[in-house]
Amino acid sequence: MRVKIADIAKIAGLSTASVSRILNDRGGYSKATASRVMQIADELGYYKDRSASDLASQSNHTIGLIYTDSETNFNDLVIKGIMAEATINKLDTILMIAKKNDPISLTKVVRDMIERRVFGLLFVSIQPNQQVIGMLNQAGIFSQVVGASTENQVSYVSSDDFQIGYQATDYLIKAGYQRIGFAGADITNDYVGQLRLQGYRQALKTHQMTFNQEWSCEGNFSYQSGITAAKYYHNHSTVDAIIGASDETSWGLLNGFYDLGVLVPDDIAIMSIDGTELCTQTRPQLTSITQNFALMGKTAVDRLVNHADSSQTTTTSIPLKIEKRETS
Amino acid sequence: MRVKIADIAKIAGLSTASVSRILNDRGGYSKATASRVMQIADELGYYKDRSASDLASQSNHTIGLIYTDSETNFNDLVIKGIMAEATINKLDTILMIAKKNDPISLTKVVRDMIERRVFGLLFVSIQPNQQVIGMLNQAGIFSQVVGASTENQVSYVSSDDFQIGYQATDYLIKAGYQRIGFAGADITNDYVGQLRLQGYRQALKTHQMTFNQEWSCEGNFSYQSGITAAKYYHNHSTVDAIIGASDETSWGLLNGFYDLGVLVPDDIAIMSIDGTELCTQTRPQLTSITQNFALMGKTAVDRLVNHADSSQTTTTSIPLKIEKRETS
DNA sequence: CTGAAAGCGCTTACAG
DNA sequence: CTGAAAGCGCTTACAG
Repeated sequence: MRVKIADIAKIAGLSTASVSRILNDRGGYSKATASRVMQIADELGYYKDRSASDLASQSNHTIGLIYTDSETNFNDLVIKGIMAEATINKLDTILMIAKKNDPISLTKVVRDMIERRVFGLLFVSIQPNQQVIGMLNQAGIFSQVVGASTENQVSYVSSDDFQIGYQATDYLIKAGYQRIGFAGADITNDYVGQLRLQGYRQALKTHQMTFNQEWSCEGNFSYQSGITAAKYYHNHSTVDAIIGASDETSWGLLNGFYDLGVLVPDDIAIMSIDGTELCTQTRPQLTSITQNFALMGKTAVDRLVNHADSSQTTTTSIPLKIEKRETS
Repeated sequence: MRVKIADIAKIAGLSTASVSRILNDRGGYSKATASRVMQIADELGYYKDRSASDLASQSNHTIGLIYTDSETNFNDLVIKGIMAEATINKLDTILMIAKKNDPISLTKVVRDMIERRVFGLLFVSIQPNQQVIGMLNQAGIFSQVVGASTENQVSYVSSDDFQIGYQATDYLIKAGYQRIGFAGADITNDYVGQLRLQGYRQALKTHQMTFNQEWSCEGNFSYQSGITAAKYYHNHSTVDAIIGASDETSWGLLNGFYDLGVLVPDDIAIMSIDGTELCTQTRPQLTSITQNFALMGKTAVDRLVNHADSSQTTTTSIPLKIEKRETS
């Protein structure tokens, strides 16, 4: 039998109520009995039963985190930011993984989180669909997307994805490049990809350049998309610089060009989107427009803790910066 | 108010007992009432309260997974393997992260898992210390280390780490290399590093080679360890091949040598340990001794499900294979 | 096929 | 400073 409060109470000659108060530091008891109780709990190897205590207190201090085994690698940074801030706020975190592009898996995971009555829910690099958003609203659980803009009716904290496209392009143009490719983003299905493309095209327009359809090469933000795009540009296009949709994609571009004997940045420049550590681990190192993922995580938790009205949906933009390295 | 079983029962004109049975598919009721109840539950947006049901049924079907923001990147594969097999066994999974080399953080996380009364606990790329093992035994929670050998009193499923060192070395010797380095492993603190070093030295001995202290360059399995090691070998040693302690380390070696103008594999060969996708993403691609991480995850879950006696500690070795690519 | 009742291990007004 | 008692939302023998 696992030891429970009643066991401690019996030994200490107290009521379970008192033991509970002491164990939870609720105050209103003598130091002496408190330390005696603590010691007994220790000797017996007592561990609170969370199910029982959550149920009795009708409260929950854990925040749920859903992410996906995605093609990009920034998850870790966001998650670290979230966990650090959660700890500060005395919240626990449980993570669950939903399979990419698998609504059934997502629904299952969200249902699980609802059943656990989490205090709040964070989606990292995965977009909740309308069904899931409906479930969450009905269950009264405040949720947020972190690390990506979204067009759905959920709060989110992310970079300004339009600005990412715009600033990356603007930077390359000002550096003297004339024909700028945009590679590896999912434009047909992904809102983030669409926003970045819009930013990219707007920057072109601002600088009196006309967009050429051949400059764009779609993908899914993956390393493989970069490999594929490198071949594409080698055969079909004449860009002198390319914006990679993610660090992974840019890495793929780099290796793809290497395999084809194309020199970066001499033959062609690359500008990466994300700016994770990966950018310093490639040769040459990737110039990037860098997102502050840790801050996104922190901000998301803060909003969760302070959200006054869960029915309001909020959006927050986290600042960007450009880091020049060796590929442009 | 969240909707509960009582609400459904009232509307359906049934007892909560019956509703519970229907919702949990326990049998013993008419199809007709069942579907009526299901529909009501649906309309009301009912979600089971896990705390209540776990408490009442004195059971738990979730397995806990503790991992760490580590230097190596195979976690994902192990975790995927675990989750796939967990799903098959109708188990849920919750993940939590413990900070690397931070016993306080580990204790906190393990305590949390115990409080949640998980069905079993898996440690991925993190070693539980004696204190934590004691806690778990006391709480009666069966736990396992997956992905690493351990000298502590816990069950584990991993590759045979001695064999990893042995086979990697043996392979290089048979390929004609004479002076073989061993780089990036943590030998002073890490049991896995020690085992692999032993295997390496044994292979040397078997082939009548005498180990030279200068051939070994310690690290912590990280990318940075590889960078550092490359400089070390460049200055102090004359090896013609190096075993990298992890894919990350081997990548660091590759880039470190690149920065120094040393050619791989012409000047020096590299053999990586792990064999994750990273090996195909470097230029040149990394030859590796490859671990089957997904199988480790699967096996760990199976052992959890079938463990007859939680007081017995078991160890399981997962097969290895060598994959020749371009660095040796 | 269905219900009344006890119980899971805790917490929390309330009363003293 | 402490206890008796009710209750959190479920599940499960037991009886019918």
